[in-house]
Amino acid sequence: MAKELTLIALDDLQQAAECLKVMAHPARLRMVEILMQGKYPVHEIARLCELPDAQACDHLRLLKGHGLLDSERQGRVVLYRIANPRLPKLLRCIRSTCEAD
Amino acid sequence: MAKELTLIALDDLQQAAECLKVMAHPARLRMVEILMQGKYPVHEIARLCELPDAQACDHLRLLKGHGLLDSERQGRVVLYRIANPRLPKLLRCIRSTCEAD
DNA sequence: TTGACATATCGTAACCTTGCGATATATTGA
DNA sequence: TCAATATATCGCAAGGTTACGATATGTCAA
Repeated sequence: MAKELTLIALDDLQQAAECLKVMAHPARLRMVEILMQGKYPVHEIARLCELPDAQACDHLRLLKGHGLLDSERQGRVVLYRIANPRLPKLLRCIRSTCEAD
Repeated sequence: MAKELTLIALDDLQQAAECLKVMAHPARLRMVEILMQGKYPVHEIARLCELPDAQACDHLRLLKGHGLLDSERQGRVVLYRIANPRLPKLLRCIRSTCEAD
């Protein structure tokens, strides 16, 4: 059983694992879910996630830092939105996989 | 902007996050990738992942413990296989999402 | 300019994960 | 039974992640 397989490059796997680690938090999944419905300001996201604003900020920063979200200031508020268009599909895929555990 | 959204139950999000955390490791992604091609014994998986057998064992145990993999002993070796049929699709989805970062 | 609101950043302690080495268990054939 | 092979389990130290509270920065309207 020494046949060799064609495997994904380790770099790609590391990148994928990094991306998953960023998603692997209930609050952050919730944020992605919320932002699938449109742009929202931090305090609104925090409220929907039932988190203190500062914590929501931290999570949003992490997601943005990995290119999953983006943000734009509009006056006093900062609106976050999904930056990677494939994210919604991934979230749906995650749901259908994990629910069937 | 106080309209309410229909959100996924927190329990489901926690379960999904847990599942993602388990997948969020390059070696474990590699293992899923390998097992998408069939059943393999621990030492072979370890070799393909370039890991010591004991570490491969640990990772496999984690994946199995979360219902993602399953195993059967055949004589001296233990063959691991994918237990959740949706896993391959998830891995492909992850790849296409994360590559486009 | 000041106060109020919105967001961002940071330090810290508690907790979790990882890699590693040591050891234990299981199976087979000599 | 004994040695060899295969797998599993465990303890530990190092490093990473989290929630939390404190504080800083940015924006606007009075």
